[in-house]
Amino acid sequence: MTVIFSKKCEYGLQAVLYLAAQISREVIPAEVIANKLSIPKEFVSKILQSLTENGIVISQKGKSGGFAIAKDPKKIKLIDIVAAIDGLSMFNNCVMGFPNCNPENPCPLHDKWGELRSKAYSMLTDENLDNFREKTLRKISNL
Amino acid sequence: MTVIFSKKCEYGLQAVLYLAAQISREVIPAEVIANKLSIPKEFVSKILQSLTENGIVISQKGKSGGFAIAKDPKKIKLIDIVAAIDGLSMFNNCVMGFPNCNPENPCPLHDKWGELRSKAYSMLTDENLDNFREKTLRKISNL
DNA sequence: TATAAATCAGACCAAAACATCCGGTATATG
DNA sequence: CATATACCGGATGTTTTGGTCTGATTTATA
Ligand code: FES
Ligand code: FES
Repeated sequence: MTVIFSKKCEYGLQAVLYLAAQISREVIPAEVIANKLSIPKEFVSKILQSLTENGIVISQKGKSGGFAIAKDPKKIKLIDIVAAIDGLSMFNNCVMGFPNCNPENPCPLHDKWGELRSKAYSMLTDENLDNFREKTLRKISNL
Repeated sequence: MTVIFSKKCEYGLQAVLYLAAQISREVIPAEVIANKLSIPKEFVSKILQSLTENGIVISQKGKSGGFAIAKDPKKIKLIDIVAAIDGLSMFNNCVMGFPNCNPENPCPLHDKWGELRSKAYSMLTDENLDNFREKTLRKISNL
């Protein structure tokens, strides 16, 4: 049922978006995040743990611990999260699975797909997480 | 490693494209198709079997049997194969996995993604398999 | 008519994706 | 200092996807 990203990546995007939309930078426990987003708590916890290694989120252990965004949301883009979780191979491979996707050896969809994937790439790089605050809150609020 | 379609769907697209590119309508055994495309023989065989049920390919059993395109390639579009194998849910769901993807309840990427997915849909519907013959043969020849 | 070569159905196996659990450790707070 | 609560690492379990195998049946052709 996933569209183009793995579930791990989808949840990661949602969770980071949620953290970046907070006004305060106080840490939020995985359980709260999971409840707000209606996604599995243990799973999102693991995903956020892995994202601490990429410097996207920070964690605080112990009582009243949790996760928070690691730096100014203006400095984070969606592509950073995708790169950290799913990697960027989808932006290099043939949409029909043929090997060796490049302009010298195009499949019938190569040109059209090339345009689309570069627009998809732009979609993930043009704006930073700060630009998404309002829309994120609105989406999550009536979830 | 898959981009947007499952492996099953990727192989299905490749195989049908290959069959549609043939000049003659004589059946070709799964093994030959698999060798040409360098994909697993048993797997592509299963996939083509399932596509016979959708009227996209026909099969002939017994000695010198195999698979062939079922109707005029002008009448088949890539979307038909995608619909038969992966279904069309990717054209209705949120790119970030949020529930309830619609204009009244958009996530931060909804508008941009909406445009992209409708272009992706066009990519699969605008042209028919006859339009792809040459390019398919060229791609497969230097595989 | 015998045989070889193919699809077909369904069981089976393997790997990856998705998800949970547990025991350890850190730490805020009383 | 004790305790409750949270991350963390790693093992484990479950489900889906990817892929193979076997035996039955079909059928062109020698
Ligand atoms: S070869 Fe198919 S998209 Fe590039
Ligand atoms: S709600 Fe996210 S793409 Fe529509």
